[in-house]
Amino acid sequence: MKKAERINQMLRYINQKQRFTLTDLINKFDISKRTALRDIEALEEMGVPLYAEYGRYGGYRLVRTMNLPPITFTSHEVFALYFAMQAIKSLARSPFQVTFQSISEKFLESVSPKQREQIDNMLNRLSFFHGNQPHEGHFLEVILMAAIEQKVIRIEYAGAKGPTDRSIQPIALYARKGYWYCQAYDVEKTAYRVFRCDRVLSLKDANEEHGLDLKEITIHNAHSLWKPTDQAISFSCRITAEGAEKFKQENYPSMKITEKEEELYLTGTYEPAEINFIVNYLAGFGKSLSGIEPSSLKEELRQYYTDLIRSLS
Amino acid sequence: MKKAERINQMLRYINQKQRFTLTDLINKFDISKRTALRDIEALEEMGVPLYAEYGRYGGYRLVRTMNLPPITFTSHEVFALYFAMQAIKSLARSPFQVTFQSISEKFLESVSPKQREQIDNMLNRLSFFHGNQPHEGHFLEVILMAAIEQKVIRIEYAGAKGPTDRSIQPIALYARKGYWYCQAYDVEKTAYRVFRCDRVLSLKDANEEHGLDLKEITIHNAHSLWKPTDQAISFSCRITAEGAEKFKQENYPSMKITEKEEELYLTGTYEPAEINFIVNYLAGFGKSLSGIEPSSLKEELRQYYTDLIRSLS
DNA sequence: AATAAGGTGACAGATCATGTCACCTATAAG
DNA sequence: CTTATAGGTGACATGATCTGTCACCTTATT
Repeated sequence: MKKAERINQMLRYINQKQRFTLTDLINKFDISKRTALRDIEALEEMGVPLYAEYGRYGGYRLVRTMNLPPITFTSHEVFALYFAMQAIKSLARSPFQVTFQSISEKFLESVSPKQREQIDNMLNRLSFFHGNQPHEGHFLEVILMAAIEQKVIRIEYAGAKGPTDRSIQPIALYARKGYWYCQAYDVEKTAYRVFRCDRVLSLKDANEEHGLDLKEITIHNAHSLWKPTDQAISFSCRITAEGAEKFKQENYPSMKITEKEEELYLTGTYEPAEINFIVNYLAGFGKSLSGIEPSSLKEELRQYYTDLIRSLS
Repeated sequence: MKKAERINQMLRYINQKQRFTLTDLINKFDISKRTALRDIEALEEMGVPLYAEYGRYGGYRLVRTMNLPPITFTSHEVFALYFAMQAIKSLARSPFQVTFQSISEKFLESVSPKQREQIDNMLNRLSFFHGNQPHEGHFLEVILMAAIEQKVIRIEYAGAKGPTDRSIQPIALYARKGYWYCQAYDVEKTAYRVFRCDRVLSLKDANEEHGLDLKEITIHNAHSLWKPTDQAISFSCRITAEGAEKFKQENYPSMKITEKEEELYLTGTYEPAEINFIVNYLAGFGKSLSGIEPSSLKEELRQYYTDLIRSLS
């Protein structure tokens, strides 16, 4: 095998192993010790940050910050990646904001002027979001890392009743309607909560506190942690197919759609304090809902509509 | 300069030029003709698809499908790209669906097992969309190319009143609420229209027809093409700050928010046929609206609310 | 002290890369 | 039909680079 190709494979090998010895290389690539050493020298000259450990049980370690082995793309693939980046970028302050800038430059460097023009053109003709998404989320990257590493963090949060200090263990982050939300376990309230990231005023590590084991809890099932309080009120109503469609687009863990005797039902619970929110939300379904229970909720809705009629004149 | 490095630079050079001659290489890299030829041989062995043209004014051409010069990333960057891809992927049938699969494999190949685990973990904890976005868009890639190249296409479209055949010139594509939409110029109606891509039943090139020059029209200003018909009815109402916020999240080119004397106003037009749609849309703003004009619209809204109240019991 | 890991220097032989030169093929312009 | 310009081949000598071997050194663990 020629040297160039061998070095290339070595790059991949090293990156995958993170830790290796000379004998590993000697066996893997069928070369002499001297050549293995010379190859390592070559890699280091190329900028691969290797650290050697002497003595028994020694070996080489790859330092974390390294560049991965080069990847080749077709122009079609660069198109797709570039678009994906732009789509994410447009949501202000994605957790990766800074990074995309440098990737963008790398892509544009390697692309021919004509292709570059096509890319520009595509960005003018393709969008993920119809309008602008102006809201910033703070500390997104830190919160994400806390979620991945299952750490507890201490935040100052601007709630409805003024700022409060909370210890939370983030579970997942998601974007919705231009805001970033953080699903988390509230250590003090011992309950699942959702926070809006732009309302996080400050953030620090809560080193001492040990988090729960939430390995099994992911963004796909975090809602299962949601538990109504004792005061929660159950509700139920029939819903049309169009209503169910709308529900899919905007829904909350406290509600679900079920089918019974060929009819669709929207059921769930709400906290007494949330009455205004729920009435507003249900009103959004308009004529898609019927047979609303309990009657107190129906009464609130009626009141809501009546108020609206009054405010019209 | 060593051969390996020279070949690498050549890759970039060729990709940028698309078209070059032997003498170009000889001068650029200061090598003999024989070496230049040998280098080209090496490139071709590496899979670079070069096409040679003999005779006077000949030279080499790069065939389009080629791989771009390799790009190196940090693991942080791969994280970001991987996430961007996943985010786009989750919107069923993005225009680039097939491509992402192969990119994904390339990334995972070059990443260490530990980093791979972190990536998996991240995907479980980070999402752009709260729910699933199940709706497919057909022909997205073809429509996008038509938009980029300003070509007219002929589609069969499932409209409200059954399928129709139309000639359209796509302007831009955007995703919203789980659907892909296509802004386009309708050649027969000589007007700007928006189509839902999943309702495009079939599609073919309309070669003969020449499109308008829409170079200046992009996704950012396409709505300027929107013109109300003669029957359109103007409306106007006051809107609260919260209402304006909601408007930003879901709006239509036929409406806009203006400020007058420290008050916000929502103004616009609607077609008589759209009355149900507009009433539904305005009802979604609930108490954020007041002083609705014309009174016929106000009356429709009142009727809408009254019907809702009646349907409650 | 023994062992197992990385590290150096020297050298010969093998392999590879390069430039030169002579000569061939294909195409376009005049 | 000639000339100019483009790519393309084969042969060969020279020099550069790569490789394996061998002797010997340093560092850390047991």
